[in-house]
Amino acid sequence: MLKSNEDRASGVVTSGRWGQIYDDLKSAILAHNIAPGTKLPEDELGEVYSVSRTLVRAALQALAHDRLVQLEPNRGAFVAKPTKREAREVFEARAIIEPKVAAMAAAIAKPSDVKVLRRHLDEEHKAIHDGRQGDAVMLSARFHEGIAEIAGQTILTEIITSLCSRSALIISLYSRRADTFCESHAHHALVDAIAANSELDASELMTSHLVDLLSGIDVSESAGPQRKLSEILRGF
Amino acid sequence: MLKSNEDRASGVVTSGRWGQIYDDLKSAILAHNIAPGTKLPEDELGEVYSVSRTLVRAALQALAHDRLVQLEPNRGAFVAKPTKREAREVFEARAIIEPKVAAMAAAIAKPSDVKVLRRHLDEEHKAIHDGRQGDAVMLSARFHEGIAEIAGQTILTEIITSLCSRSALIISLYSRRADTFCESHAHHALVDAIAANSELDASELMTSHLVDLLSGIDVSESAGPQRKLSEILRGF
DNA sequence: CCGCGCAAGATTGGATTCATTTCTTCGTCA
DNA sequence: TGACGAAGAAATGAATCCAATCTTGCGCGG
Repeated sequence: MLKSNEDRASGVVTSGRWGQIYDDLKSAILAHNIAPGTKLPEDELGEVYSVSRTLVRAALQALAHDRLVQLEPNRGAFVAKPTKREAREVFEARAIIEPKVAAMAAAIAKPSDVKVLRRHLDEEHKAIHDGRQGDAVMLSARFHEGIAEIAGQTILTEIITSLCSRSALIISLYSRRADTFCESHAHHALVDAIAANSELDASELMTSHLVDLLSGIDVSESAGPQRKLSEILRGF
Repeated sequence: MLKSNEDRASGVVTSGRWGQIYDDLKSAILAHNIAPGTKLPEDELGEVYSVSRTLVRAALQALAHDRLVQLEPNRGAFVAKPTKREAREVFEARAIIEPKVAAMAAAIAKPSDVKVLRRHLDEEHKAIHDGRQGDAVMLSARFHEGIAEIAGQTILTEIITSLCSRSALIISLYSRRADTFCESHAHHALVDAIAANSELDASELMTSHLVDLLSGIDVSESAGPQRKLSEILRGF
């Protein structure tokens, strides 16, 4: 299992030791080891990690803030099930933000930065080759984060990290193609553009890459999963 | 005091009744009623709101995730003091995101949407006229949120809301001009562009508006406030 | 007089306990 | 037989309690 690096990126997890539970749950969710909609009972998690519900609740609250779990009052925590609208909006947001960030990164990327990216790419390729889809999704996300880091934008990095996390959930829910994450040649082209310091290419490649990702998602507006049954069955 | 509308925007505060504490503290921080760096002791807040520290801790954790308070292990919670780098990055992020969102809003704005914006503007103007600076800052933020809402982008709205919150903190720390928030004519021009459905104007006006805001902030890299005293005084 | 060390107080971190709500199951009645 | 309802079980919401850490102030020694 890949270790999460969220604590480094977010900086929020500074206090207490619920950060471990947070990271662990997050990894499990992003790697698709826990299906969306799954209930996350506090007792059970406390048992698993040998801690009281207090820490579990803290971790769940943090995950809820990341929109990776949904807290329902008096009912508990569930792995989030993004609606199709949310799915579309996540990628629209990324399409607005990431091309600009990629351009910034391309503008100031040093050879050492490019090296780091290529190392990411290798790991990603290996994960795909080994059939570890969960790791592949997470590494893909980390690749996008890496670009934002090169751009020197910690805040935008956090935003992109969050959007990538939600993207992982979305892919696990709505992916049509099994290879939604296998488009590593797009990543390769991006690295080349960044290495060549060509802002325009980086921007456009990122845009088309995101469009391509979205095209692998079924976002047709078929009777949102969020509609209550009582609403749907009103006509009977 | 203006009532916060964060619960509506975020949707995270669905469970428990710590949302009230969260909203209240957030309003106080954004309205500059609590200075950055102020310690927020759990006991004291629990006393104020007549709840146990449990709920206070939950609220503080949520605020920490918003980067409005900083949690230091075994030391407690403090109102966040954004560094100048953070300040710059917040506005750089806004400069990347908001012009595009403004263009989207302009593309699809209906007259009713424009009406809502103008009502916002009136309130903002009144607050400025009455000298209620805190309310003015919050209303200014809500104006920006309103544009994102018109664009129909809930996720980008959340992101912008968060960035505006942090901007409020930044302004209270680094504002040079007392009128950093008084540039309501910029908001007026933006509304006009949106009303005219001219995407380009909206985008450019938003960009220049943000540049103007940033110009009112002192972001010179003078010995960052984050440098440890031991580091600064090493030479003695 | 100043600096160092130690102890008491205060504050946070986390677990436990109690209260409230919801879910499940079983029984009754139509 | 199926539906309604109540009682018990289980899970969450919140307060309280205990442990660990930090801060503060006093005393001691240099």
